[in-house]
Amino acid sequence: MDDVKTMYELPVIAEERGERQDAARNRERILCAARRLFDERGADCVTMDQVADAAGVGKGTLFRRFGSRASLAAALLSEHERALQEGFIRGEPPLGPGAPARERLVAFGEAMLDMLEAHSELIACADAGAVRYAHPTYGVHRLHVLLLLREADPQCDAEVLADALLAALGAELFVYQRAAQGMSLERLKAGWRELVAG
Amino acid sequence: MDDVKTMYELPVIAEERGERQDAARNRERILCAARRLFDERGADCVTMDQVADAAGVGKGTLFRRFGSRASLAAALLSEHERALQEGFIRGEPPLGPGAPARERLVAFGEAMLDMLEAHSELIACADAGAVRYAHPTYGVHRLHVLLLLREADPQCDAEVLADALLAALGAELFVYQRAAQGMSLERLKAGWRELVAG
DNA sequence: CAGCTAAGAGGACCACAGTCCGTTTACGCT
DNA sequence: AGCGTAAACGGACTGTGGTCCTCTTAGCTG
Repeated sequence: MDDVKTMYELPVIAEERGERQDAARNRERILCAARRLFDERGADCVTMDQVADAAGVGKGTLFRRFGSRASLAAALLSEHERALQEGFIRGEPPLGPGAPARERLVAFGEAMLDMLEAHSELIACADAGAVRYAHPTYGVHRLHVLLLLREADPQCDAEVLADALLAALGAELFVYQRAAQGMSLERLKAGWRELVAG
Repeated sequence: MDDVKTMYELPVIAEERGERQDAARNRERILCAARRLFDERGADCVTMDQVADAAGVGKGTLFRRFGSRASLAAALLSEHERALQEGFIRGEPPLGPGAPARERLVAFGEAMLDMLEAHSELIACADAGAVRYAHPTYGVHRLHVLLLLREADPQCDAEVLADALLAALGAELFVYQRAAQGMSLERLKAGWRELVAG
């Protein structure tokens, strides 16, 4: 019987990628609690202590798992981010490969703006301040825009322009334009199209 | 004799613009100490407590005068900022009025980049996060770029484009491009020119 | 089943920005 | 000069992100 048990249970344990069960359970608890609290009260009305309490874990555990507030927010966004990357790497044109570079650039910006519309608070939280540029996500977006720019105009300084374009898609700017300036999502998309046209 | 004293001293007091002498003295002390510490150690290695101590005032006084760390940094920059504004409002072309809008836009960006080169740390501190968009300085820059864009191309959505262009001149991005990416100031200026050309 | 050990847990603790409030003081008025 | 008061002072205090260090426990080994 022990052998049977072992045979059935070992794989279950093994598939946990070397993460201990309590660790995996706590990670889930934390993500759950964080998602709920952020949804309920808005991202910047929730403290890390509250997340830890709601998840029923200590603060140390929370920070051991996620490192920082920004990383926690990034973890909550990772599904959406993965979908976006999937879309522009392997998806259908015009976002994915197959369309002309300009059009893909337009589609990329529109997809980013859609994501901002849905999760601006969380994204602002994940990208707060200079952290944005340190995050690998930024590198991926940057590389994508870079290659499209090179394709569209081999003469241009694609690196500098990529940073400039991505700056226009920053979460803090988006919130300012949407909330303080009252600009519509459609208007921002149109603005992006104008920007890419140049 | 009393009358004479009064006659000589009143004007001196009056020219203080209603600010009490101790308040004025402490403002100077704080600005001095802050400038010195920021120069010596770099802006983000200096705490507000240290500034208060070095200035020989209490923390309460420091915050009563300047409201926040960002505002203190802004106060230290106000001379340079005033000079920049003077330059593009009343100065010589191509920065000031007289030159074609595109050229003024190029000159404005280059002036901003020069200022960033000289004070990026302090500017990053003053503009940290979403604060930038709340600051009246942003409004001034935005309006300037807005009017130039309208002049250069009356068809475009100048408001959205102004925000997009200014985003490319953000301090955090500048630091990333200069330090992490190792881009030269000249290269960034050339990038700005390309951006404005479109 | 007992024991070992590294990974994990958790809460006391720290640093720092920003606030509050009781005390002091500049300065106008008489 | 003496007084009254609004302004200014200063430091104790708070809230929060993040760290440290000790105790616990999952899960391997014999």
